[in-house]
Amino acid sequence: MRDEIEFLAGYDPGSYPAVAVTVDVVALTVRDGQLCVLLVERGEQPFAGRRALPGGFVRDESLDAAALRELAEETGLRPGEGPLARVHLEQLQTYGDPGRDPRMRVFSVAYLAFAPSLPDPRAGSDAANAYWTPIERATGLAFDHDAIVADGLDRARAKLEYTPLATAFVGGEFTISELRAVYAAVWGEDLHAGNFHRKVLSVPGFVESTGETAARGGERGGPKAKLYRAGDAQLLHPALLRPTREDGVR
Amino acid sequence: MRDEIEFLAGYDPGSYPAVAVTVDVVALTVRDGQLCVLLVERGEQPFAGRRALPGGFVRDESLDAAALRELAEETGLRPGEGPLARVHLEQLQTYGDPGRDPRMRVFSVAYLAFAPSLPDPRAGSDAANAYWTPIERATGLAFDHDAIVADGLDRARAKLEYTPLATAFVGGEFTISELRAVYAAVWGEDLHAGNFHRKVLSVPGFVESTGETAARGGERGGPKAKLYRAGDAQLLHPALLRPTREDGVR
DNA sequence: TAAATAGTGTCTATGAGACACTATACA
DNA sequence: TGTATAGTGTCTCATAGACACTATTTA
Repeated sequence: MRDEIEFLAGYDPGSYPAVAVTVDVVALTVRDGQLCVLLVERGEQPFAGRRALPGGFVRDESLDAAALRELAEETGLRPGEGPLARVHLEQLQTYGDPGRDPRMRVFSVAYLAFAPSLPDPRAGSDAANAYWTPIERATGLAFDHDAIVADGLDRARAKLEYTPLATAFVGGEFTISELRAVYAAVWGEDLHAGNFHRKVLSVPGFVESTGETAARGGERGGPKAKLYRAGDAQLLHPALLRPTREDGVR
Repeated sequence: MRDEIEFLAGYDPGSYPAVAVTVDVVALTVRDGQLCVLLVERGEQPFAGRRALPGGFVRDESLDAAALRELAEETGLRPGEGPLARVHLEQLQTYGDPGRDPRMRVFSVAYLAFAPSLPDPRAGSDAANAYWTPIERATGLAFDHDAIVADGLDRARAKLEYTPLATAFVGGEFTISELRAVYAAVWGEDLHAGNFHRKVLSVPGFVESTGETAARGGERGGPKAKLYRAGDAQLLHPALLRPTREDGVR
């Protein structure tokens, strides 16, 4: 902050170019085996009619609080309650290139959210123009939001490897198969059922048994699966590494 | 950006509380086997006389460019040339809690830099109040900079595991021992020389041989080591995992 | 000559992944 | 009754780490 001298001496609210700070949220969920992202339709210029990430200006609140507030507004749910109580929110990155917003200098602090399958926001009134979109169809977004979604997807894929955050995509109780479906949806590739099962149970603190069993078996047959809930691990050790990433990534 | 309607309708430069965006850089280097961070001494209130991270207001430039500019100014070096040509810069996180700066709302985009051992900035004129400090003595900093340094250290430690960025701390040509010294300094623990040696050479693209041999052996004896330069890998596979982290980190 | 270091050899324990197999439940 | 799934057993290969050892260089 070595520019403070000049800053304090010459400060005048009108003399500096106005800057704004927003949060934009890359909210991910898995619906019907597909990884989906929450998008809103823009009504105003610029980019009117285009889809964009939900977001808005930061008020007198922390950045984390602003992200949670925006997510709650766009899903029509109440922060900290019900489905949103299990949401994982983390800061992704800040985007601030000059010209990324044609009106003025806007810095956007992007957040990444992992949510269990939420009710469709169309049902709500305030969030009527928000909806879940399969991530591969989330292209052509307003501003630089295509790049933000891509960065969020990269982060999400990596985080599933070494953290237990896949459990944030499922309900409070889940089967190993449901957890495997999350990995398959986020990574975009199937995993070997038997090896995945053994692996998940072998990682200390990843999941813990509830002692219960699912009420029904699989939709097309198969035994009733045991139920688990998230364990107390913050990191997976050893990690679940993605199978088909190119070695070395040159 | 759903608040744009109200934003555009009611916008008046003076009517909104002023916000500012700065970059602060956690610049790390290894000097004499110690991990050091670049700090500056503040001359102005608030926190006058306290140490802080180098940083300043973002101008009409990208965030990355602002971080590189600040780093160049505080080290007295020219961006993109000489020692700074090998610096690795990446965005760390953005800090924006209300009240983190007592004067106004300031959002700070923190950056993390890995630099080879640089000349002491005291020598320069413009950067006379900047100096490298062993990271364990970098406490009691201004603002929330203690927390930023801690977050940067966590990130740096993790990045050495799965990226070849340790090579950003050494010169263009280096021995395996020098690379091991970087790991030891950043992780704060010694590594087994023989196993480290074999491991580094076994990871595809981590380092490549120059064919040359160091001019001298070790300071206290030992054969002349072969020289290597950074390879073309972007990720280490398999990764070099830290030995003594607690399993699971509950 | 003593001590420290570069680099290699070898052994063991662990984990990833392939494959096979059973038991169970749904249509 | 056929088929899909839950969960387990087993084998192989790659890797981490412990330990030992030789060769080389400096003080």
